[in-house]
Amino acid sequence: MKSPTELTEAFRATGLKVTPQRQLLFRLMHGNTMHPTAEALYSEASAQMPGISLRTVYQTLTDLASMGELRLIDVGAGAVRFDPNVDEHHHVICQGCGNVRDVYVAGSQALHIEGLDGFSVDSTSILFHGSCASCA
Amino acid sequence: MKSPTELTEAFRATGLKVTPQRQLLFRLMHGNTMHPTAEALYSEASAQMPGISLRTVYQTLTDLASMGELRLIDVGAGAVRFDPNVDEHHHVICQGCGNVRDVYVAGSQALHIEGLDGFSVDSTSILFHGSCASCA
DNA sequence: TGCTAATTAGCAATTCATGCAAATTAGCAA
DNA sequence: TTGCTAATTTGCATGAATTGCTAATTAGCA
Repeated sequence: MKSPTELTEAFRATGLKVTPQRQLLFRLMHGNTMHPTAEALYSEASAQMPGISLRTVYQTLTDLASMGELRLIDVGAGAVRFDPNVDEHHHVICQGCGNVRDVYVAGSQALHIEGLDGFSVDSTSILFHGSCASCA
Repeated sequence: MKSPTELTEAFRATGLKVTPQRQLLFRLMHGNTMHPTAEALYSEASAQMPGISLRTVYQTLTDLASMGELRLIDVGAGAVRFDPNVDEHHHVICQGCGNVRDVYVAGSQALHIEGLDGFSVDSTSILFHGSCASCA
């Protein structure tokens, strides 16, 4: 994800407005490695801006996602999570604490797939389930 | 997933009852490669047994899943899908029609992961997104 | 045939997310 | 600086998927 300053420019350039709510969310997501859900981010945002609505959080996150600044990740645990890391990477999830971490997988492009005739693959998501050091 | 007959034995052996509803669902899921959602299976089941409840479908599916006879797969499209194929395999999903197919991935065990200190991996799910032959 | 624990059905409740409309406001132009 | 207007924010209603709960039913055994 771009920096808050760059996002501000990018938004204005597209005719989108840069509100205090959006600026706050830019800052909260930039460099964030927690893979927060909308609700989690809403809590953090509310601490700094009481009265901000959950609806706005959802709105801004999906806007950022459709601009390609965020990736949506679904670890099958109810709520979708948001990841400002848009590099080619994958995720590990700890069954214990539910924490999600980014991982870089060597050779994932070279996976050889059997059994698809005529199917063309656009993207691949790999999810590793297991236990983190503290939960093991 | 075991055959309906084998499941009947397995259920009785565990003290679980084999009701007509369960037998129907055993039959509908056995060898099913459609990756149906609970709702989809409920439709099929209702055709053969009017009055069966969606609640029972969910119940039986999650029972089978916790017995290891079914795998739950979440392709991030709202509803969870159920897969009677419990072999080591992965999935492709067509963004066009939403159909899900099983794929066997050569070398998926050998994926080299960077960046996890102390994390132990129990299982891996790979999801390929793309377009099937008819949707391309 | 009868007993009893397991199961079913159906409705309420919950969670996550989106639709909608009125009030507000950012950003531009004068 | 002021005013205009379209974009945005809110908050509430709505929707989809799933689980909780409980009374009525039933499978499986003695």
